[in-house]
This record gives sequence, C-alpha cells and structure tokens, in this order.
Amino acid sequence: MGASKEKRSKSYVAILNAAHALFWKYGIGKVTVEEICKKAEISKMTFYRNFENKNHVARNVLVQIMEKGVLDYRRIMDADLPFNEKIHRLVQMEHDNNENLSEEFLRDIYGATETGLKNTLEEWQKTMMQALHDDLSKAQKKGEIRKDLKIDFVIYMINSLNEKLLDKRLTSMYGSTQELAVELTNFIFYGVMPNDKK
Amino acid sequence: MGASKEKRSKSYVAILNAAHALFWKYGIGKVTVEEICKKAEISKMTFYRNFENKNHVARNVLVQIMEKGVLDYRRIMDADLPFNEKIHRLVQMEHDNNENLSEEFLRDIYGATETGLKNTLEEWQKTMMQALHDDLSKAQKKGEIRKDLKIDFVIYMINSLNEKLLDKRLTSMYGSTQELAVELTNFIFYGVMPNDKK
DNA sequence: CCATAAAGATACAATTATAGTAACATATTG
DNA sequence: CAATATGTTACTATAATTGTATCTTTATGG
Repeated sequence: MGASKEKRSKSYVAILNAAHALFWKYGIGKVTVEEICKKAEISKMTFYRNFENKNHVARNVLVQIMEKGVLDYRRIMDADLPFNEKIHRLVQMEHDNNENLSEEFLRDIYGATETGLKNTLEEWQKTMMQALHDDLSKAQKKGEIRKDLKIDFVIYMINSLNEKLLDKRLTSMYGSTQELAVELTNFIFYGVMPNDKK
Repeated sequence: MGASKEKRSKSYVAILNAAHALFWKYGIGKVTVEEICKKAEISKMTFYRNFENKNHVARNVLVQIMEKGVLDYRRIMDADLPFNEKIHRLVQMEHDNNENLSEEFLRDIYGATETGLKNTLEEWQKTMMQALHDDLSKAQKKGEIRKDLKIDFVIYMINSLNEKLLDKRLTSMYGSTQELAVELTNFIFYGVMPNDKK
C-alpha cells in the first residue's frame, strides 16, 4: 500500500500544479488541456507524454490532495501534543483542505460517471474515517472524550459534515464554504469535548 | 442622457442576472448560452428573443454594473455628509464594485477584440473620473483637500489604481484583489486628507 | 371562452473548439 | 556524441456550441 516515491519529471509536476490551480478555480469541465499546458508552460505533446488525458490529471491531482491530507492528518495525530491542541490543528487542517478541494472540483468529481474519480474520493474518505475512528477510540480510552459518547456517532456527524458543506441551505447562511466548515468542525469537535464547563 | 426606464420582461431580467452571476465567476468565455438559460430557467429560444448573442448580454451586464456604479457614486457625493464620511463610503463602494467586476470578467472585456465592450468600459471610467475631478475640485475649494495638491495628480493616482489591481506583482502580495483595492483606495484617499497629523 | 402573444420543447445545420496524434526539429545532459 | 525529454506545427476526428425553424404549450386580457 505504500506509495513508492518515484522521481517525477519537472513537466509532470508543472502540469499537476497548473491543473490543480485551474481545476480549483473553474472545475474540471471548464478547463481545457491547452489551458493547462499554457499555465504549466509546456507543449501539448509533453502533456500527452505525461498523462493519457485530462481525467487522469484530475485523478492525480485528487490523489495528490488526498495523500497530503493523510500525511497532514497523521502528522497531527501522531504528534506528542495535548488532545486539545490536536483537535485544534485538525480543524485548521480541515479548513485548509477546503481551499484545495473547491466546490467546483468536487462537483465535477461527484458528477463524473465513467471515471473512477468518485470511488477514489469515497474510498479515501472511508480510510480517513477509519483512521479517525481508531484515533478517537484511543483518545476516549485516555479520557479525552466523554466515555458515554459513541464514537460511531461522532463519525456519523463528521460524515454528514461533507454533505452539509454542499447543502445550499447552509452555505447560503455563511459567506463561504470555508466559514461553514469552520463552524461545523468547531461544533462537532468542541461540542464533544469533556472539558466543557457545562 | 437620462436612460428611460423601459419595462423589461421577467425573462430579460432573469437572463441578465444569471449571466451576471456566471460571468462573475467564470468570465465570459467559459460560460455558454445554454448555461445561462439553465440558470435563468428559460429556454434557449427565449434567450435569443431577448438578446442577439452572448456578447450583447455581456454588454448589458456591464452597462447594468456601470449604471449602478454611477448611481451609487452620485448618491454618495450629493448627500449632505461630511467629506470624511463621503470618502469612507466611496472606499466602501469601490470595494463592493470589485465584487461585481471580477478579474475574469474584466479580463474578458479587455481581451475582447471585435466588440465595443472595451470602449464602453473605458468611456465609463472616463466619465467617472471627470465626475470625480469636479467633486474633488469642489471639495478642495471648501478646504477639504490640501490646497497645494493638484487634483489631476489625484486623478492620475486613481487611474493608476485600476492598472495596479491587475498587476500580479501587487495582487500576489494580498489575499485577494478586494483586499488590495481597499489598501490602495485607503492610501490614495486617506493619504491625501489635510487633517492628517503629520 | 376565445384570440393573441409570449415562452417552451425539440430537432437541426453550420460553425467552432477541443482532443489527441504524427512527424520532424530542437534542447538538454551526462 | 548518444540518448532522452521537450517543442513546433500541422492535421483529423469528434464533440460542443451556436443560432434558427417549427411546432406545442402556457398566459393573459378583452
């Protein structure tokens, strides 16, 4: 399961970064291969020597974002920090992730019919949830979460967060999806802490 | 010069609003007629019965934004308010305008070769600058602006503001174009006031 | 209730944009 | 120099988009 760190060519990285930036802004559908090439400052041929097509780039961009997400998550949870601090950093990370996974990008991925993008994303989310489950269980055993709280309930709340972020009834109440994300994660995490003076 | 308030059909307004929202987000080029129709919840035929083509819609959207700009400007300058307050509201207005004239939209207008969009925008900017010149001259006579300051210099600074807003060297220093606009207008207006303790 | 106008649905031809490839030229690098 | 990566150009096939014609449905007002 460990991804081998192959050395990627300069062009490869440039394409990925350019595509990432453009997909983030316009979504996958609205971006053309030539736009990516222009932004990456490479020729179209170089593009097709590195990737089969646009969707493959999208997949790799997604993978890149996800791998970074996993890495960031593990770095936070495995650090020798008080639970409070971990949660705080997790909220921060969640917020940053939302800047990498824009609404347009997600919409295109969820709307994709033929590609396996949707599955890739969903499996990643499952993996993350599993890791979160384990970590939260451990934290609960250490008394950092109320003992009477079902971890599955917390997981459920976090899962539903993803849907809520796309719910227009909610997003319209906030200036941006990011704001809403902060609000929701704050609620879920801090509303769950046992050290609340309540 | 007074624009007659013709009664516009519901569809006409819907198209204009839908187009405005889409152009703002993606620029003119990336938006298709059918997307506008979908968002406006009208059929393609209704679109073509109201407008010749996409560029005409863009022109009207631009006109709409500009007319609102003029109205807002006049309302502020003609109000019975202390000069301080007027400047403050002007800065605020400038900021709001930037939310209506997104970078993508402006880029498409400036990049337009065949249409008269560019001229329309530039003439509007000229008109606004003229009005500003008059108003600032009046303010200067009333002692609200340093007497030794050339109004043309102020105008020049404000003109250069528009270019600076598109200057990547500057925008990259700020989180958003809006932030930069606030910074620049603040500098220009408040750095010019005579009541500075300097 | 009917006549008329306005808007929608659909299918369509013409045009334009985009994707992807081939063949050859040019850098880059050890 | 050899080998590899990249660039340029031109091209085809396909898909998307535009704009229109025709017919149907829905509003609306006398």
